This record gives sequence, structure tokens and C-alpha cells, in this order.
Amino acid sequence: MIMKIGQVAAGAGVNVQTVRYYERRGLLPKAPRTPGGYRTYDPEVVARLRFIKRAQDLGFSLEEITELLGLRVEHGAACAAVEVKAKDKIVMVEKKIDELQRMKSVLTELSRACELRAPTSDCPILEALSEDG
Amino acid sequence: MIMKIGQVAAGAGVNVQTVRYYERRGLLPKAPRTPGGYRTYDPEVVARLRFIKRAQDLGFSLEEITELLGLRVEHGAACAAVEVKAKDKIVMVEKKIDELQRMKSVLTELSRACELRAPTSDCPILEALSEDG
DNA sequence: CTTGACATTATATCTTAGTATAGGGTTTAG
DNA sequence: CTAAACCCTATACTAAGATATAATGTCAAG
Repeated sequence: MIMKIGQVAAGAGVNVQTVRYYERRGLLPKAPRTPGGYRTYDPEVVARLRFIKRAQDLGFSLEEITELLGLRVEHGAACAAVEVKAKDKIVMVEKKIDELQRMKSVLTELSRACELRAPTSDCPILEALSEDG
Repeated sequence: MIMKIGQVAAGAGVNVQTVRYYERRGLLPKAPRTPGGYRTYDPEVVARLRFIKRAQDLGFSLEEITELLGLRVEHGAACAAVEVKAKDKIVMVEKKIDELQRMKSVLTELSRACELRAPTSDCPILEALSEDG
């Protein structure tokens, strides 16, 4: 099933202009065209768009997302380089997970304090995300 | 110890203009002034600034961060409302953690594929972050 | 064979978040 | 008492990411 730009955009919940913008930015491959010049898409592009949106929500920039999307192992390609990059990303992701987990603990405590009607410090959330865990 | 704007900015690794910008945006309380009009800060503002930066890196907008910083239990205040908000944030944070964990798994697999020099699919990373876990 | 929905490019505008600059005042050290 | 280092406001600009607009072309249905 071949899709047109309006369909992939709707499917991913993004604007048509955004799809073209991502193509220009290199986040999406150049879409093949119909004889009339219309872009044509494989349905998997919808998943790619959704990935981009989710990654953005996790604090990755379009540039970082471009790198993530580019990670793959090709026969004969520079495996070692890909491995290094992947490991870098893992460290980055782990850091984010840690920070979110601390944030979650604090929010949970806060919620409990609410239930007990126990006043908290002025700004309890600040106890999360300090560099020393 | 009272700090001036340049000191808190340096301490948090942000620009002086950014500190004033956050004050205007309501992310920082209005700093008390010296007779000459200089803003004065308590050292804990540095922690607050660092929190803001970390939260941004986790994909929260300044508006969301403002809400996070506003969560606290005050005696007699609308506890139930705070509890609801806190629980909303917990859901949000959990969703981010899940997505990052999936992303980490995929990156780990990718890294392993690298070691084995095993070609992967065209874009393995897309297997992460699909809505159905 | 034309009408309406959808596509094209190019260009301009918007939002969020932050930075820079101009023109001036304050503080501290010599 | 003045010079360097800092601060103030106001305003303007930047960058990233996204959208909007204008002018035009394509295509499927009636």
C-alpha cells in the first residue's frame, strides 16, 4: 500500500509541512515521486515519524534523533564505530532513566504527603535530580 | 551567604540573561534587591537552576517545569488538587521511563549485533518506542 | 472536461528558549 | 575619586522546530 503525504502525516499525528521539513532535514529518506511529482510513502514511514515524536518528548534533538536513526550494522561497514556510538547513546539513555526514576520517587513521596495532609518543604521536587543521586 | 546573579549563573552553568529570563517566566521567585537594585540570591537557587536544566534535558518544557516546581503541600492548601497533579506527573514520568528502557534494550541489542558483525535490519532503532510496548 | 481535494515549491511567519547589545547605574579596590 | 568589574532595563536578535501562505499543478469522481 502506497501512501501520500497527507495520509502519513495524519497517521503519525503530524503536519504535512513537518513531513517535508523532516525530509529536508534528513530524518526521512527522500520520498520517491509519482510521475506528477507527488511524494509516495511506505506505511513504515508512519512508525518512523512516531519514533521521532517520542524521542523528542524524551529530550532528544532532531540532530540526535538523526544519529539514532542512522545506527545500524551493515555488512562490511564500520562496525566498531557504530558500536561506540550505540554505547554512547546507552550511557545517555541510562542517565535519563536514573534522573526520571529519582523524579518519580520524589513525586510519589509528595503524593503520599498529600494524602496525609503533611506539609512538605518549600519545594520538595528540588530534592530530585541533584547530581549526587 | 548571599549571592549575586553572576555567581548563581556561574554556579549553575547558565547565562546571566537566562536567570533573569527565568525570573520573568516565573521559574524563579522574584529575587530581593539590594538598595542599589541588584538581585540577591540564596545559594539554593543554584540547585533550582540545575533542576530546570536537567528537567529540560528530560524533555519537559519550561511550562511543565514551572508546574513541577509549584508542587508542594501547604497546610490548609488544596491538597487533593496537588495530589492529582502529582499523580499526573508520575504517569508522565513512568511513560518516559518505559520508552527509554525500550530504547536502551534496542541499543544494547544493536551493540551486540555490532560485536558479532551481524547485519541488522535497515533501521533497528525503530523497533523501540512503538506504542504497543 | 471540469471541480474539489490534495499535492508541489518557495517564502514568510510563529513559538519556545535563550542571547546580545545599547545605554546606563553600582560596588569595590587602589 | 576613579577605573574595572559587575549589575540594571529595554529592546533586538538568534536558533530550533514547526507552520502558514501564495501561487500553481495533479488527479479522481461525476
